[in-house]
Amino acid sequence: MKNNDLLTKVYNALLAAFGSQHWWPGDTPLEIAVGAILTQNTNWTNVEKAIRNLKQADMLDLARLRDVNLRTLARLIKPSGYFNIKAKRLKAFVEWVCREFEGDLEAMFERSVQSLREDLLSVKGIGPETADSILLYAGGLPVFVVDAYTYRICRRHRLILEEATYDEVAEFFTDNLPEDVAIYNEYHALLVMLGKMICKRRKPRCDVCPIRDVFEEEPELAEDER
DNA sequence: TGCCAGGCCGGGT
DNA sequence: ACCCGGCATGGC
Repeated sequence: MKNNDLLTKVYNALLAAFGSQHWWPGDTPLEIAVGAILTQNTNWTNVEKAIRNLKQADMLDLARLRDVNLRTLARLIKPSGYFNIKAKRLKAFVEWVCREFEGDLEAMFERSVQSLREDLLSVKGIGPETADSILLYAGGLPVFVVDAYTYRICRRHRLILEEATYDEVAEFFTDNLPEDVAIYNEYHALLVMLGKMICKRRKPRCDVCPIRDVFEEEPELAEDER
């Protein structure tokens, strides 16, 4: 089976099993960007508490985040873990937006995706997954987000090489899917849902994996096709 | 109870 | 160019 057919079947199977995920959970681009930083290696429920604190303090605002002192910010986001380092990362991002785009997030997303991504990655604390989450979910730009679940799922099903890099995994999806923001959005969310339910290190519940059939149809072809 | 979560950085080989 | 420790909370 061709990779594009395979990825489409996986997508359809996941959508049928889990339904639309309505990502990203967040009301504004800024809230989404903040959530993307706070959720680094952290359970989303913890991030929700931190975001709730920020909202209650009326701090979900670029200028206020820029002006608030580091210790206060760290205290507000404490439930999300790594609060000292994440406070610095939030600051670095917000200061960058204020400096480069005069505090206008919408203006930021007008830039061309390529150079914008590179510049985002130069901000301390913004790695590839965080950058891409911001671009896709806050900016609505056609970027595919790769995370630890995406890696595991793709490796397990031999869709990618064991040593594939982040960009190579992302390319596998963008090369074999229509360039469609809604699909990128939903696909990543569905892979995370699949990962949460199936890919727990302890017991991979392969018996209830909704994409199992897709690969069992022609197991030998999925093997060598990169 | 210990292990894990929607990473990333910096310092050491 | 890899490899690894550090960062920290809340939930099961």
